Amino acid sequence: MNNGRFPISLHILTLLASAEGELLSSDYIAGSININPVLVRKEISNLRNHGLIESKEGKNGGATLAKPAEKIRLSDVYHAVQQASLLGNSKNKPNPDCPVGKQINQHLDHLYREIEGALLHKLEKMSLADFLRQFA
Amino acid sequence: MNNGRFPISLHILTLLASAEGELLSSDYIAGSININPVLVRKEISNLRNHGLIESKEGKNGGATLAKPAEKIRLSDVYHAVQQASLLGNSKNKPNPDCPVGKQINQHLDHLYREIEGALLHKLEKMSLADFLRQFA
DNA sequence: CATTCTGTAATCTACTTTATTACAGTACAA
DNA sequence: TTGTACTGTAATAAAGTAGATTACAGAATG
Repeated sequence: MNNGRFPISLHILTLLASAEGELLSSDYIAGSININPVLVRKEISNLRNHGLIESKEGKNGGATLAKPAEKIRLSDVYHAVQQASLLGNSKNKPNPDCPVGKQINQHLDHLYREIEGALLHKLEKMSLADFLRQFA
Repeated sequence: MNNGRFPISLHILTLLASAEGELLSSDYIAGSININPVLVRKEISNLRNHGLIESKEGKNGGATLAKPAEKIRLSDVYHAVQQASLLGNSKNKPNPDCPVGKQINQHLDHLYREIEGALLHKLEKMSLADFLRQFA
């Protein structure tokens, strides 16, 4: 499932937002989150692919926001990170001979989409700038 | 994290609701979900502890709903099953010397609670009977 | 051209989930 | 009253996943 990635990505973005255009190195970021720098670079790579971050290689390189923190919604972060469904993929293949088993995945999917919609609605309303503003 | 349990529990409850008071055995249920019967019995045990299911031991034993499907909300299922936070527990201990790291878990927790609230709002409005009704 | 970074792959370790095995206890029915 | 069909639960094994680590090529800078 891998949803420890949402807090990691949000932590990275929060640091970048608080650094105001400065380039931060993966080592520095990893030191704040307290995880391995390679993981940070992987997340940065992902966030870059989603257009939220820019990064620069080489000496004095690092990462910075690709756009102002006001323009980054937490739903963008969610989309960048989310792989599996919210309440759990039943990767089970239910019994197709059972009238319930045969249909349940379809109805679960529908339920998940509805719930995810509600969640996204919340996340769309909060920007990275809003999130950062909470920090004293 | 363990959130494959939500679909399993909902599957169990849906089967019981469709069986209309009949006692279903863990083997039968496991056959529909296509998982191990012991897992089913564990989930049944959990759902029973949460007052959603009753079960009877011995020959011709099995499980049945503890109350009408109209009275079981999907939020009840969620509560019975949910252990960890929705968008991922950063079990990381962020660097307390970093102004962002020091506070981020607190703000993440707040965010999670808000989001979970939105999700529960959706789930409260749907009963097990509503869910079952979707099946043709 | 040495240094300091990123980017990325490969591997290892730890953890978590699920399956399996085992068996005691309970209810029913012949 | 005894065999059978169940539940309940613990213990262990196997499979899967996340995260850490190592390694190294390549880029930018001074």
